[in-house]
Amino acid sequence: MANSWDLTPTSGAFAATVRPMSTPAVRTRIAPSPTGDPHVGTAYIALFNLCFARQHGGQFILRIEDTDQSRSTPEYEKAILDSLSWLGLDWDEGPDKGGDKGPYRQSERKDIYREHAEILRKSGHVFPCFCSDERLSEVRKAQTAAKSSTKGYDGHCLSLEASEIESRLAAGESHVWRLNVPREGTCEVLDLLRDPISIEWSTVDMQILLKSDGLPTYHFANVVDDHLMEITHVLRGEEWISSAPKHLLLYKAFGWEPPVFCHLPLLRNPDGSKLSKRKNPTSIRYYERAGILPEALVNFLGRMGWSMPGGEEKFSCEEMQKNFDIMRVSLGGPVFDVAKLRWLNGKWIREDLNTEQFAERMMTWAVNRDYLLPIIPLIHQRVDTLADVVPMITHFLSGNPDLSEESFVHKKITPEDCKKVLVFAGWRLEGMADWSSEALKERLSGLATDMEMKQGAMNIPLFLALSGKSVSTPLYETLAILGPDVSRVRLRLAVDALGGAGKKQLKKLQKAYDALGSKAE
RNA sequence: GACCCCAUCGUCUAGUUGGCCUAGGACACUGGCCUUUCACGCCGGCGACACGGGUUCGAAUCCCGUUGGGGUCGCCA
Repeated sequence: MANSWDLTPTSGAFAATVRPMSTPAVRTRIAPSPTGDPHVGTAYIALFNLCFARQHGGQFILRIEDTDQSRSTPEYEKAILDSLSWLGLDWDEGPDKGGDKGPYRQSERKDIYREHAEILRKSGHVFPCFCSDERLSEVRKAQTAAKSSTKGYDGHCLSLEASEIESRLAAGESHVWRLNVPREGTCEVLDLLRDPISIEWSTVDMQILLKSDGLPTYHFANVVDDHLMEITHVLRGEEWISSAPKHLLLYKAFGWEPPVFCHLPLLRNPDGSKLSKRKNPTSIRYYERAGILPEALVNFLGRMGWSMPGGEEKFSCEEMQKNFDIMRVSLGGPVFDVAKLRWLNGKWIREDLNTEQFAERMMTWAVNRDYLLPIIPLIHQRVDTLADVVPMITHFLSGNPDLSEESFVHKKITPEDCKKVLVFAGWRLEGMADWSSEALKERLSGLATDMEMKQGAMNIPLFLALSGKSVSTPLYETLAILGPDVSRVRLRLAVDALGGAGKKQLKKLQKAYDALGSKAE
């Protein structure tokens, strides 16, 4: 029986390319999680889903995956919607647009998940697990120590007596629901772009489907929603391949036909690892602030892993949709090369903007009332003529400052301390959802005292990092206006200018940082 | 470490039914032209089929192995 998992989805690879008229129209989706700044990787996956859907005359849906209550915020959700809109990646159905398959926000679908969990409970595909965090981490530790090839949940609660389960549930004991994964046989995952992938069930974890807060995890909500929203093709990042068996198992358990899967290569840092904000700016808003045109960014993302049949470098989103062919996706992970993005952006500026449009773009980008208004109070009392303004605010209108080690030579602080301040400040600013000047002040003001350093000295490297000058507009307001994306990148660039911080040094700094006894996160 | 994915210039890629590939284009780098400067633009240069076995008359293209890179192994997605 364990071997009888016939999980062959649809009719194979041709289903996507030659979908007969009788089958439902193509429906794809992007399902971002509002737990951070809008990521270029989200835009990249969204673009391919959009092009694929449009190419087949189908719909593209936006769904918010906010089941992680502790990290999801409405601000991030708005930022993601705004950024995708800015890029022109428009969706047909979504939390803001509505549609007849809603709601499109997972936190508003709790009842749906509960009902579906009940179905699986009755069919025995899920089981309650009462294990504590402590026990789980011990199991994990033991597995690591034993160099066990299989890691993950050991199936402890699977062997509980029915009567015991009933009484513990009745007593209201905290528990989660796990997926009952077979321990034998293999699962075959079909992918539009590669040969069938065989994965042993024994290597698949008994995934938690329903958390103790009653909310589903990604794996569960995702399958239920994709089915209910009639998603026909799932184009997602390669990182999901290893959890595809769980998803397939869920479709099987519900008796549903799974969508066609297509795992796209992951965007990479210059060193080849998965694109991450530690090593590369990843926020869409950063690129917007850096003066990248939305059409150029979309064009560039379209060049990642895909090429026009005619080999064109520059093309619009419409042209991409018209010429899109999923089979032209190449599987090697593309490096997000900012230098090439710049060139492409320049090409769009030179070739597609006339003088008037260029001026308009400058105005919508930064030379406008809304952008200038919060900046004026910072320089108002310091200027004698209007002509004094621009030199004082260039850091709000230019790219990142050009810094070298010499930039940090100052009588009030040594370059080594500069680096320390920059790294520590970066850590203090991590994970801040509220990026107002007040919140920033609260976070940063204690740092100088903690480091037994004068505020004046501490500000020098920060000013340098943010503006390229050791004297600049007030710190917290400057950070607030620059925003988290630009600010973080500039702090990192400044550390790099100081020779960067290697693993060893970071470890040492971390130790010193922890010793501050601060309210670090 | 286990499992899985991937593999053409430093980077993005063309090449997809094996011969038209002495491997094409673009970014970056570089030489020159244009030009009052710089940039743009134009012309040129540098530069890759990871390695080893097969299959074949013939392989970047197919198969196997090795190596390398990446991903996953959370009550995150």
